[in-house]
Amino acid sequence: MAEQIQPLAGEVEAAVRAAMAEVLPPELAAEDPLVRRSDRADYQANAALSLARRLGRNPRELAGELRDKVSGAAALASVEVSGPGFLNITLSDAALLGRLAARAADPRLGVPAGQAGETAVIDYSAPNVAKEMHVGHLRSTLIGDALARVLGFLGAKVVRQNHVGDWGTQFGMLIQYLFEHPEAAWRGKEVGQGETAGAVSALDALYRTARQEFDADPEFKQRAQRRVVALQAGDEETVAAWREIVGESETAFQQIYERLGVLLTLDDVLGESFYNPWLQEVVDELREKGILRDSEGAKAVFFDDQPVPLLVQKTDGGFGYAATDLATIRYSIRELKGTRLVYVVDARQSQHFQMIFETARRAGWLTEGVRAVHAANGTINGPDGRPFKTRSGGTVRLADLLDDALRRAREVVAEKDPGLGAEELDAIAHVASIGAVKYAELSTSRTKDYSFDVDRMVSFNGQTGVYLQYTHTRIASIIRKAGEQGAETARFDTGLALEPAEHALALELDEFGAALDAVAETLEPHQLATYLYALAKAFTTFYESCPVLKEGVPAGVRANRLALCGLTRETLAQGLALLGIEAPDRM
RNA sequence: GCCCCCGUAGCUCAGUGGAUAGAGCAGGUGCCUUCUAAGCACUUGGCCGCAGGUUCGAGUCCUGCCGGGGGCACCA
Repeated sequence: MAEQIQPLAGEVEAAVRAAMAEVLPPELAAEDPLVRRSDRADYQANAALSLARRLGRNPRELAGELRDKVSGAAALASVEVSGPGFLNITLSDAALLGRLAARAADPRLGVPAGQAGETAVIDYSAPNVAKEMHVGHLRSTLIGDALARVLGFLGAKVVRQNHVGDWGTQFGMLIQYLFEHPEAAWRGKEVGQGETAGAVSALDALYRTARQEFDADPEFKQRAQRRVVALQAGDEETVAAWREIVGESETAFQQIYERLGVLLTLDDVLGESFYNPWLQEVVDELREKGILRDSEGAKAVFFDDQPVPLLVQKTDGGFGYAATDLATIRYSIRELKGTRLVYVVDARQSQHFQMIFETARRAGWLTEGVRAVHAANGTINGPDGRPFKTRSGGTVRLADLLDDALRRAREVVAEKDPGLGAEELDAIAHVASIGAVKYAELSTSRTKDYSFDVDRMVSFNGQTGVYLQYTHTRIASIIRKAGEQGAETARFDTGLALEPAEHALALELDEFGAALDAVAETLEPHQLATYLYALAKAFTTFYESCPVLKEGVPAGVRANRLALCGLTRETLAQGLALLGIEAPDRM
């Protein structure tokens, strides 16, 4: 049903390949034609330059021969030799329009399901129980979510994993403190929950108080350590308290996820405690396979290229996060049948993951058919270039950032459109503020460190989420008005000659699938963010120079322009949706 | 000391080995009785950290150096 529509770039490439097969000796005919977007034409093919060199021929002459063969291709309007031997290729309007008509008729916009057959296990967000989510959690959460959406759209089976930090010695401390201070208010129903998840706030504060006592009072420290043992032994009262704390935290995380419009649900939580029952088994399996070595009383895996071993079991017999991560990767492969494991985790963990992956390979879990990738994301820095801290030395709460963005958005919306009712104003401000935060996060490269600036993040001008949303509303407005005025039905007409702005927009529309493929390949959502901005720019240029509903536009041209509007709107909305950003009809 | 990442316009960032390195912000000049001005047009601003090398061609690949960040045994 869903038609597989090849982008015209593919057809250009095929045409050049065909020409190469005719012109070149067999051993060079299969080389990459090097087709790229160009600012001098729609595409340029650069192969002649390197090939001529290898043949000892003149590049322009070879390019000329290729041009003669390529020129016959139906989709091409012109092919010219330029500069030292580039082939400048321009698509015909008819071919573009035909392609767009096919895309418009397909609910998937003609994007092939290139990831069909893959099972992608995506590990992202991973907040810590009893602590607040802060801006540092934005990257993993939003990047992971965008990857989940894109890979899913491309046909992969996606398993989201939220590896929540819900286990460890700190819980002994916290639970013991709560038992000794039953008067401390921390539950959501006790402290009241506003937009900012009050319960976790209270828990976070409590955690710090408990930590202080832990550090200051050796007797409390002992009692806390006994409490850890009780928790691990499954003591009923202790486990009940732990469950309650975890539950309160997860509710708070869920509130943030819902506010952000992130796909994660409670079903996606596979926290550290989930893997607890298998840790011993994992260690036993590694030992049986001869991968573990005793080292200073601990059980460790050693590597030639790493200065330190991976500590799988501690001297005291306890398990650290290495054991948990090994249990996780084993589970993802054996039980979830993952073919692509994506860990969207801070870059500072990269050595750790190298060791985890290598250990998993030695254990025979990670085989040829499975790709494990640490999709490392850079650290969020402050204006001073160092890891971000507030003036008081703390981190910025995620909830506060979202409140801040929402407040600013309300001001802007109220100013732009004073006539709005309170409800609509709130709705638009919400969508704009979340869009701004998400686009700011997703429009830069995942790997690099990232400089945090609230003002820039919630900016509504320039290359921002709001610009894309605004473009969408402008299109929606045209289409709405077209309906009201009883204008022509949108229809692509392959017989029309396009204005430059129309041609450029059409070319951009045809590249949507390529942008998604790039995201799937590089695991970099900013490839899509950048594409969408280019698309919106192309539309705005069209909007400025090609009237749709105004007087004097011939009916056929109007129908064709309406079709361009329609496909742009759908592509923009779909692309934004894959970044987790809503596309409103009015703002 | 070893290892990883990063140095591109005043700031924040794009830039699959291809032509004259691009955006946004900030600065300057204009454009709203005309499909939403959250916009558009024009404009100022670059030894792509430095030095070698590979290549017909290097911001992009390799080596060295300089600068910044990070990681290096029982926290995660």
